[in-house]
Amino acid sequence: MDSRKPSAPTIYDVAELSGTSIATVSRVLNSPERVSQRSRRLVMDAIDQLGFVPKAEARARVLQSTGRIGVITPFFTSPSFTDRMRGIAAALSDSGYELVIYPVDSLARLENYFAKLPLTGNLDGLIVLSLPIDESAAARLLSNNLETVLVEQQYPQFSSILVDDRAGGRLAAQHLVENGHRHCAFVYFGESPEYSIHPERARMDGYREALAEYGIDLPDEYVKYVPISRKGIREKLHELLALPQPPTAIFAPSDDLAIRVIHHARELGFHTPQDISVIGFDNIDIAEHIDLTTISQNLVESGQTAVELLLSRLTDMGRPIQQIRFQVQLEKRGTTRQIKAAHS
Amino acid sequence: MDSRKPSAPTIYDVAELSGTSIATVSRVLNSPERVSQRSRRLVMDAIDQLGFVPKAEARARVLQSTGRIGVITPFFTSPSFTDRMRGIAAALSDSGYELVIYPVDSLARLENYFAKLPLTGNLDGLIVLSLPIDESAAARLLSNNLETVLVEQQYPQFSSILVDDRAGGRLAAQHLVENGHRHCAFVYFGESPEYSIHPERARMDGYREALAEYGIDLPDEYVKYVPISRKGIREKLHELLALPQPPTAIFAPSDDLAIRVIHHARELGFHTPQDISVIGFDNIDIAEHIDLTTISQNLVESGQTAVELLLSRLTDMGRPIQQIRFQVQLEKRGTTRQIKAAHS
DNA sequence: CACTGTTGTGAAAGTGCTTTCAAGAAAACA
DNA sequence: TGTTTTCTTGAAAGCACTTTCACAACAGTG
Repeated sequence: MDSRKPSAPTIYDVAELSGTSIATVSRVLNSPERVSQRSRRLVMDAIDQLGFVPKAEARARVLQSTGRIGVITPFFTSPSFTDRMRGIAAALSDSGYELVIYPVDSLARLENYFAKLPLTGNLDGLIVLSLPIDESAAARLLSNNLETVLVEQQYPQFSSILVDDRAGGRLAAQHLVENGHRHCAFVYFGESPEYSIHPERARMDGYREALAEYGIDLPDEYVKYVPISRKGIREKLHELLALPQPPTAIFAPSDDLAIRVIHHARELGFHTPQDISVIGFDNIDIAEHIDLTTISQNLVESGQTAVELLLSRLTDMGRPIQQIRFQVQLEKRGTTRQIKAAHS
Repeated sequence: MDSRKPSAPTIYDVAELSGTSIATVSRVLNSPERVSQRSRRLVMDAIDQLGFVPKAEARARVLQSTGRIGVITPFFTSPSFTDRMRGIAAALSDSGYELVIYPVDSLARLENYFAKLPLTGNLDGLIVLSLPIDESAAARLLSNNLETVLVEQQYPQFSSILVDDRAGGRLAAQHLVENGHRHCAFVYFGESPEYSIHPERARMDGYREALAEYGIDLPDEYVKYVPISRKGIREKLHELLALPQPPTAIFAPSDDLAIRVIHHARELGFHTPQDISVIGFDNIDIAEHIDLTTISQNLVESGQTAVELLLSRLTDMGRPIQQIRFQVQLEKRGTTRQIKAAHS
């Protein structure tokens, strides 16, 4: 009889081969202590012989749990998402949960996810990374009991991980001023998509606020938005550096941008840190390797924490929801330097 | 009666409300043309009213298809994986398939995935990124009909995307030599994990080969492996640059590494490209922004192609498997420059 | 007006597993 | 040895759908 079943063995095959029932097989798999030594051995042998593995789908339906958690994230566009994702993946690795990614590249896509995901029931939990959630989405998540953790976003009924963007902006300003800078600019990506969250706003506010406390103004001509494309940034930087009184330092609210600023400034003849100091935000992986001074927001850890928050609620529904605010800290490295204060 | 069902509505609820049977509801969803105008309207109204969405799990089991494709990838450690992932995510976005990620951080994890994934049946297809696949894994994938595409790896019965690493190494060498360099070094990460694939080997071979064709030797002291950690790289670079005849150019088989090399060389007093030319490999996203000369391996496109290969086989099992070899090309940018040939 | 050909439909089987239930076997007790 | 308690175990009932099958209803022919 060499008519092998082409498809994977089922619990029925195991039951038959072991001479027991499917109930016993299921028990061996899920609560072995409730099965006699003998049956257990019989079943295990059959399982090994057949190479049986329970089908996840079938299991999921009965158990009302899929063993899968989803992450809705802006399309991998910025390295900071990757870093956060690393934290998430790491935390999930040993939990037995699978990681499903829903990349968002438009508002329509985001809304579609929010509309469908809670209902299709193939997720045990959801993490929403740096994307806005509106009332109807929240209502749907809630009414379908899809446990959710928000990152960089707050909503009353959900746990969330928040970043102290304003404090980060303040730190940047303080660092610069304490190093003698009096002419501090701010440069940001102006085209970030409508559907995503805009932390640069708060980062700038903190920056401006702290500068003000030192009696330093952040004039309009020191605030430049740059297009994501390669061309535009150069022009904007040129505008900035060609001012009668060019800034001696630039705060870019993301490392990604800071790296470009440094590069293009150099092409314009402004070397970092000799001619201009640059400080970024995020402390992405590569920042250390290129010695970029930045504000660390503990990306990896925040991803891990998001997962922990989610899992704790999943295993123990009684847990209260939490808002965790991550502190930011200055990573002083080589792209900022002390200058002698020009005046004051 | 305000006892609302707390859980999501099922097809039975829709059938009841619409006064039809579950079979009709199912048909409206899956082959609407086979249902009369009238029934369709009835059912649709009920669906809208209840906010019904079919449970994916239940559907999956009956349909023998999960709508999910998995990607086994080395833990997001190198930016090149992220870029490739972007291509994958983009290609998948409009296909209706979900993207499940299986990050690998040890050999044990990899083996575990290969052992379980084909069997749990919750994947329609699999993409294996830059990870080695052994015979037993291949056999299991094959016998369980899990359609698989390999990237940076080859195996007779699977489609695969290959990168011409050797040609890339050759290109790097040619570019350097044509710009007058006669003293060309090679620096690589020495600690890359056992479980992953090592394309730097082929990149070096191509490099050496092309150099040889110009009559240039790649002596042992010009080949340095550097540890991933920050400290070590500096030492190794120092060894290299302190040689009686230091190299005038360095080929680093990944952009990630090239960036570090540039940074640390600068700290050692060697500026790029004035004092030393550096060429990377991969053409990761950020390479353009920091003006890194590199060998492009079309990461994003290769990810897309992998998905296309997979989907085409999924929709039409008759399609033959394919090995697609991606061409590499030189991206000439600012970290390499022409020097006057010292001799010859 | 009887007869075949379409459509539209519900009943029911199947999907692979978990879990409840009740009964039979074994162990523990009197 | 008779009775109670504790283990084990298989039968069967879900879980939420898709799909086959066969029957009804209707239109279209001769």
